[in-house]
Amino acid sequence: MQSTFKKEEKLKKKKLIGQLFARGRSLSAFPVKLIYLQTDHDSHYKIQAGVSVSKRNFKKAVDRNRIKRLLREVYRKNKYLIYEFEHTKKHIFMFIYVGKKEETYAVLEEKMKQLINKFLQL
RNA sequence: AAAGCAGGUCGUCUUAUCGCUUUGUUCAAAACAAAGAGGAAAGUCCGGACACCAAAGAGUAGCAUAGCGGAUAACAUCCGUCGUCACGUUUAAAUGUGAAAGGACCAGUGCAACAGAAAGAAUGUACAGUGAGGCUGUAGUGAAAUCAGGUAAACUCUAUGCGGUGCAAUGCUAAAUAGGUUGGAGUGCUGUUUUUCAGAUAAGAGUUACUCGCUCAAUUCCAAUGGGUAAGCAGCUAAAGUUACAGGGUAACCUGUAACGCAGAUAAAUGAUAAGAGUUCUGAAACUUUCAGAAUACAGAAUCCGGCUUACAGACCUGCUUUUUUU
RNA sequence: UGACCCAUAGUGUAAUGGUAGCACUCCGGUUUUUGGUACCGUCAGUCAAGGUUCGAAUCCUUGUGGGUCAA
Repeated sequence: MQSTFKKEEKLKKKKLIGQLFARGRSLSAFPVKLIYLQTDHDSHYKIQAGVSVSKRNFKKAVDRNRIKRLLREVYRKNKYLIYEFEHTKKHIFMFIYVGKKEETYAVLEEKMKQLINKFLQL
C-alpha cells in the first residue's frame, strides 16, 4: 500500500480533537504517547491522525517543527502495520511528544512500532 | 604579514528513494509538470498601507518628538553639517575615531544626602593687600561656594504632531424555531371636552479619562430582514515590488529604460533517509599533497511594507590602530 | 497572530533620586531533663547589561524570565 499522509488523513477538526482528549484512552512508549478513540468521522480513511509537541518543553518554533515532522514521517512509514490488521472500525489518533530532548529518527521509528503493536494487541 | 576595533556583503552544494502544500492539464480516480522560508521570517520598540467604528464632532487632559538643513508615504529611521563630550596622536595649534537622549532654569515651583561657618534672604573664621569702614584675593568642605549659579532621562514652559480599534479588523454562504435588527399600526405620558394635530420634561443608561455635545427609550400586533452554534469562502498576496543599465545629487535618495512575474499554510506545507562533495580547525605522515577525527551557526513565513533592536559557525571586502620583517 | 502587565532575601511585602527596611523561614545561642513555646543574635536581596546624574531599587534604553486578554 501507499505510504502517503495527505490533508484528508490529518486530524484537524477542533470538535473531534476535543472529544479525543475528553474521552480517549492512551498508550505510551517514552518519549511518545498515543491517545486514541474509536469514532465515526467524515474522512474515507480509516484513521485520522495528528501530532503535537508542547511549547513548554520546546520553546523554539524550529525545534517543535522538526519533531512534528519526524513524528509524521515515522507514522507515514509504519502505518501499514495498522491497515493490514484493522479493516472495519474508524479511529482518531493523536501522537504527543512528552520528552524534553530531541531524539533521532531511528529511535522514534522503533518507539512507533512498539506503540502500534501495543494498540493492535487490544 | 599577524592581531584588535568599526562598517558592509554572503551565509553550503549534488544525486537517489519515499513524502508534504499550492497552481495548471486530463471526465474522474490518480498521474504528470511548475513553484515552495529569512537576514534576521524573531523581539513587537517606532512609522505607515488597508479595514471597520457617524455615538468617529469640539475643547481639556494625556502621549510623543526637540541644534540647523535635507531624504521619505511616514517615522523616534536615514543622509549631510555645526556644537558638546569621551578616547587616541601631537610641545602646542591641530587632527582621527566614536556617541538615541543637543529648545527653554531672564515665567513659576521644587531638589542638593554626607562633609562644610554657610547649599539659595549667603557672606563666617584665619592670613595678605589698603590708614580705617569697606572691598579684593588665598586657605578650608564638597559634584557645585555668588554668578542673570547648577539641575528639565525634576515638575513645568515653548514649538510641532497624534480620533479609536486592529486581519482573532471586516465582508459573504447555510433548513427550522426562539431571540436580535428595521419599518408600520395600536395602547401609554403632556397640551386639548373629544378626534385630528403638536410635543418629549424630570430622572436614567451609553460614549475615549473629563467637560460640552450627541445617541437611546415602556408594551402589544403585523411585515420584512438577518445568521450565533469552535464550519466554509473572501480579505490573501502585483507590491511605496525585485534585478540590471543610464542620468541627477557630497550623500540619504530621486528620475528614466529594459527584463522578471518571486511562498500562501490554517493542530499550520516547504520534509525524511542514504551516499558523496565543499569550507574551517586539530593531529599524523610528508614538504604541499594525502590520511584520520571534529565542527558546519542563529533560526521557521501567518494581512502587507519602511526602519530599529537582539541572535549568529564560517568566508570575503573596505577603513583605522598596534607589533614584526624587508626595501 | 495581535494587544497588554509584572519582576526587591527561601516566602510575603515596604522604601521623595541620598545608609535597602519589616514579618515569617533557615542557622546559632539562652531558658528546659528533652522537644515545643518564649527571648537574643547571625546569614541572606533590588532580574541582566548599558546610559543620565556628584549619587539610581527608583529616571531612560535594550534584553531575560513569568503572567493576562481577544475567536
